[in-house]
Amino acid sequence: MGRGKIEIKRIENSSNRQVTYSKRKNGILKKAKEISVLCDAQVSLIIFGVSGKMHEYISPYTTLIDVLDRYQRASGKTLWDAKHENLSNEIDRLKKENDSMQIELRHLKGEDITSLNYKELMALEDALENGLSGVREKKMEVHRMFKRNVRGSRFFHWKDFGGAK
Amino acid sequence: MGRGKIEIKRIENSSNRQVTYSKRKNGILKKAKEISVLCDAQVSLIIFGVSGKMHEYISPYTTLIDVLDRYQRASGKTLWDAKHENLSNEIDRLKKENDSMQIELRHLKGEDITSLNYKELMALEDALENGLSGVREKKMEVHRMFKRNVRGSRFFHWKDFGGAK
DNA sequence: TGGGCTATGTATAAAAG
DNA sequence: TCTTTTATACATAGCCC
Repeated sequence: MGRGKIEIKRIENSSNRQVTYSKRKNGILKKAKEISVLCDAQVSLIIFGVSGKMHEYISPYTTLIDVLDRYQRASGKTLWDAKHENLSNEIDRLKKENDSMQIELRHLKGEDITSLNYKELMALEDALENGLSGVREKKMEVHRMFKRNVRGSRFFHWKDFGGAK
Repeated sequence: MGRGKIEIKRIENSSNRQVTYSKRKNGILKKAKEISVLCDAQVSLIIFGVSGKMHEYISPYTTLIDVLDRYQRASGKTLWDAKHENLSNEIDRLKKENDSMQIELRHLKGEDITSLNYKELMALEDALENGLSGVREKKMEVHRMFKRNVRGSRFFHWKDFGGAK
């Protein structure tokens, strides 16, 4: 429609795409309102543009939840349970990740190392020595900076040293 | 449109309403497809007619659940019940816990310590020294055990030393 | 209920501001 | 980039089958 016919495939020019999106979004929202008023239809329309901004229309006197409940009954698909399962899986994954980090942290702090064998202890020792040398190096660097920058210099800030003032 | 303009209010004649519903339903479904193809939009359209029959359109490469997830994030409204909200909260909590452990682990390994101040570096050094002394003590203990228990003793197992055999 | 058929109103692509 | 304009394509109300 309009000045020229276009074929229905992705609009490559992104500013054209944006303009078309904006216009058609308004158009389809209007159509959604019209059909629900004219024909007593229950409509739920949710649109995300490429920018991520959302637009929605839900028929009057109803809610998205109502529509989704009907959707589940009409389609036989379960939205809640599927969602529930996804969340549970995510939680399991996070908990496992958490546990292993927890253990690693404890080991690095010298806790709960009774069950470790000699090889593992050596690897742990290496990791700690590495960390320690990194930290000491950084400490010395900060210390050198402290000495170079007397208090009052505009490059000196107590907060860099953890001081209160 | 068509042979005469109509105003946007409920069509009282039920057979006209039904015909108009059927036509406009097809129209809006087509529009939904078009905008998602033309503009890369993510669209979810669910329609119930008076008869109760459902029609839907979801953009390709996505699912209603994905759209609803985005809807919740974008609108701040929660669709799933309290149970799901609890699960979501749990996920948030675990993610935060995860993040802070991640950071702590990195620090203990001497990574990402540029932003730490002197006080924090000292605390880190202490923690590392503690861990190291714990690990070394344990190592020596294992070593003493190794010397006491010659190979072949029924109390000796190579696995305790990380050996392959 | 569903599919043609137009005449007509709308939506909108492209251009212009 | 956004709005406005305009010519054109599209959607559809009313009608018939």
